Amino acid sequence: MNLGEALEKLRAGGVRLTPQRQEVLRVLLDGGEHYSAEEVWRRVQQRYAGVSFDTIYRTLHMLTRYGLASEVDFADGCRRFEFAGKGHHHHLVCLRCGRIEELPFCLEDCLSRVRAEKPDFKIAGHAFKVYGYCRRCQQ
Amino acid sequence: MNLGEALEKLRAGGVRLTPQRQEVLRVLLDGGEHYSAEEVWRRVQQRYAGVSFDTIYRTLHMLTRYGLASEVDFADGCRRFEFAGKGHHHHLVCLRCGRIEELPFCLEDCLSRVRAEKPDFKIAGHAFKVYGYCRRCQQ
DNA sequence: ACCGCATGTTGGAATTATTCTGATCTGGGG
DNA sequence: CCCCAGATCAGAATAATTCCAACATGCGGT
Repeated sequence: MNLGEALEKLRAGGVRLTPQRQEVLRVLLDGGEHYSAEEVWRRVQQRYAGVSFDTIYRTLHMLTRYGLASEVDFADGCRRFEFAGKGHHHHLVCLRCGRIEELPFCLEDCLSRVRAEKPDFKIAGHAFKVYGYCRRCQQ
Repeated sequence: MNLGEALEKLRAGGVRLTPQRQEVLRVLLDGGEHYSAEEVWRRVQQRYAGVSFDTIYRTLHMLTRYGLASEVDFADGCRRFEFAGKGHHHHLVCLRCGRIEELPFCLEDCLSRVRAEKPDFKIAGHAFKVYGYCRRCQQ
């Protein structure tokens, strides 16, 4: 998904396309990383100096509701967000430097076992995280 | 693992067995749930009224370092802890009522694929969470 | 059984992430 | 171009977690 498609999705939802919101989207798209709300704020401020922290928070949550951003939790003290248009994937987290790599595939087969053993639970989503040490931190 | 074995492990590590610490361990063991620091605090206070919040935090982290507790993150605004002696497992999280069920098995086979595709990453641990709706919340 | 002291505990205050509030502003439909 | 529901803003409130410095105590050694 690209910026234009994302904006279209918001327009279709009847959401106002303010410059602040467009800039938040652009930051997530261009950055390609897992930014905290504060990191997004700093980047948006480079173009719109007066933007408030609260606006960033509300925008990030709004984008999450519309499926354009997703919240990823790396237990490092703050929530992080990524653009959701890259498709479903999982994460490798380095316990030393904190760097995050992406696992470009999903472990679908794992879920079928869950479905078989817990038929009463209606699965809506899942997260898989692998902790360890990246090559650079192994010595 | 039981309380005695856990205490032995701490003694072996040269850690003082204060009544507060023992009570934190007992709460985690008896409760069998996923308590937040505050919930642990309330329970410990029933026996040791003067115990401070900070002591609970430090104790929980110390227990985590010794492998007796583990920190589980359910993105509900606070960290939760469980006794680590029940063996490795994963979680089903209900998005409506917040109830947590345990998946009593591990998806070991998933990790072998990760090893194959990311041989440079030294795996130390992993977490698998499935979000959805428990039977009671499906209508 | 007792001492000494390294380690643990405490209350209160500081820090950090997140959310709320009420006044003010504005995107975009008509 | 006007209007107003919905968005933004600054600043304050809330909540989780951590820091601090004075005081207390578990426990190894006597």
